[in-house]
Amino acid sequence: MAEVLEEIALLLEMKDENPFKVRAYRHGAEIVRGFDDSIVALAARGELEGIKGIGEALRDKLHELATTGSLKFYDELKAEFPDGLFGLFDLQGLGPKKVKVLHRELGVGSVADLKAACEAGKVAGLAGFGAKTQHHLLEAITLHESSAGLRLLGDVSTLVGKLLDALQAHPAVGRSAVAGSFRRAKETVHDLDFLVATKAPADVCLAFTKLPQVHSVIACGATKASVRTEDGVQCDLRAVSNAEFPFALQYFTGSKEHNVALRSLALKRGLSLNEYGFTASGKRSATDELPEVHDEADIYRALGLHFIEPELRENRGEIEEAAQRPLPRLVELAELRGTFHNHTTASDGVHTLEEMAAEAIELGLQYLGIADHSKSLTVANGLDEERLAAQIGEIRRLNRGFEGFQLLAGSEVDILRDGTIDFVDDTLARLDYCVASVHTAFTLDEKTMTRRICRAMENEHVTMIGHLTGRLLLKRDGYAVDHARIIDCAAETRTVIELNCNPQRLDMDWRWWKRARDKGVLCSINPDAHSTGGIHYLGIGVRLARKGWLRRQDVLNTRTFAEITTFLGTPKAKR
DNA sequence: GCCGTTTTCGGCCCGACTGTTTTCAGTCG
Repeated sequence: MAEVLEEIALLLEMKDENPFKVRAYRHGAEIVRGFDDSIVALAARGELEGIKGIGEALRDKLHELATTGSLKFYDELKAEFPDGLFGLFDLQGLGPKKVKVLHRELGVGSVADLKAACEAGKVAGLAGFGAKTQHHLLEAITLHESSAGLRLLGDVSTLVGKLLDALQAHPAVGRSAVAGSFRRAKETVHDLDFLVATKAPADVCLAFTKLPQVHSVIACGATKASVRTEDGVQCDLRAVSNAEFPFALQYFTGSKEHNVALRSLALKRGLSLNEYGFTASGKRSATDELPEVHDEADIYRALGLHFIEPELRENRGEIEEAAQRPLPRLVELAELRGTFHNHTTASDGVHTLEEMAAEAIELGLQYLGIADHSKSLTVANGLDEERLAAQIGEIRRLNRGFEGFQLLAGSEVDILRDGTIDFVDDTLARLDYCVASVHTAFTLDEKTMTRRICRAMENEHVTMIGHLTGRLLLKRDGYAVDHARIIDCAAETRTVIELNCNPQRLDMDWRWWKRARDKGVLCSINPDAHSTGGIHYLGIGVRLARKGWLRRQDVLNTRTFAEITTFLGTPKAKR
């Protein structure tokens, strides 16, 4: 439904419709996208009344879409343009106005058409276009073809560190920071936004474009520069004054939706907010004193809000809540006392029990749960009952040699197609805990898959559910799961849900944690480490847990070893 | 197309960079 609204906005824009009407559709798309409840069901039942930004026209269209699966208005609009047109909007430098000209003058209706037109030199001759534009479009097409675009949050951290260090090392730079979706801990990022406070903005921008990691320069001006790195990541730099820095940091951290909401809140207080500061607007006279701002918290305070952590800035209710009361204190990495779900050489890991334990101790953890694959996952060298018994014995033996640290004997067991576990209860009972995951039959329909996982949660020995959807970000979608139903079932059965910290997974998705938390479901932040290095994924996991509004008390592995022992020793129903 | 304790009509967030232009439109974030 969000996509349809988004495409309507684009098509209306191409038809030179009232820009505010276009914005209304685009805004509607954002609202639909922001829902975690089943907005389709709401729309079908005609219960969209009272949602700000969805008026009569959008309500009717969403209702039609939800009940019939199609929308006459959209179909008729779409029929006026070629099918491949939307692909053109993915190209950097192309918006609706230029697409319209390309379509009208050259009959361009797809990326392939545009490529041919550029190569034939036809684009450069169009009014408003030129040789440079044509060249840039060809480059954008090449980039588009190599599908460079989104990156995993975990894949860009090193680059972020290096570029920040380089910026900070510039003699004219005072404060520096990374902003954007990286700072908000989005699971994937489109580009990286850097910010510096400096008295020599143009110099810093120029220096930024000369860094060794830079492959090509997209733009370089007096206050901002934009480059692409060797590995294809777009990095933007903004240079501001020290006084402007908090405003710029807030502004460029986003999200766009959060900022739009914040700015309209500012307007209600007679303040106009932009990336440089507050200015008086409306009834407030220019001589009225403006709020004093030294850091981001001052900006929120001036708007009558408690501070909002960057991870929460998605306009998903944080602003309304911050207007009422302080937001929850979010969990921090230093609060983790241990973790579950780690592999060793016994199954498909690359380090031994001893090596994994040593790394966990080095990280200051009190306990490390070992959960190698179980017998049905033969491709991963899963352990059968005999090898599992041997591993449990080995763990007990090693534990006698540790001080202030213990290994926990677990298993990542398979949830079979029918929802049963691939070990019998007697075997499971010998373990300290178990993580149950789906590794087979990914294509079951949503209802069957949900029932399968719920059945596994009903097992007394299943402590937690591993990587709920099995998704691999930017590679494959997860299997179909009814999250709301799973969360309800987890609450009823007192089953923990894992937040798998592998940068490719980050599963369960952050958008569902607040709901789980409110239903009393505990989260376990698990690295799913297949090596000692993998344990460090805990850091990214904590960031996603924060994004999901989780507090220390919502996360099982913030508990001490003694507390965990009690927890695991208590029957599930009483946990 | 949406919204409203200034308003049911008349507003709607805003600045920087580029390229193609001789003063600005288009795109992006």
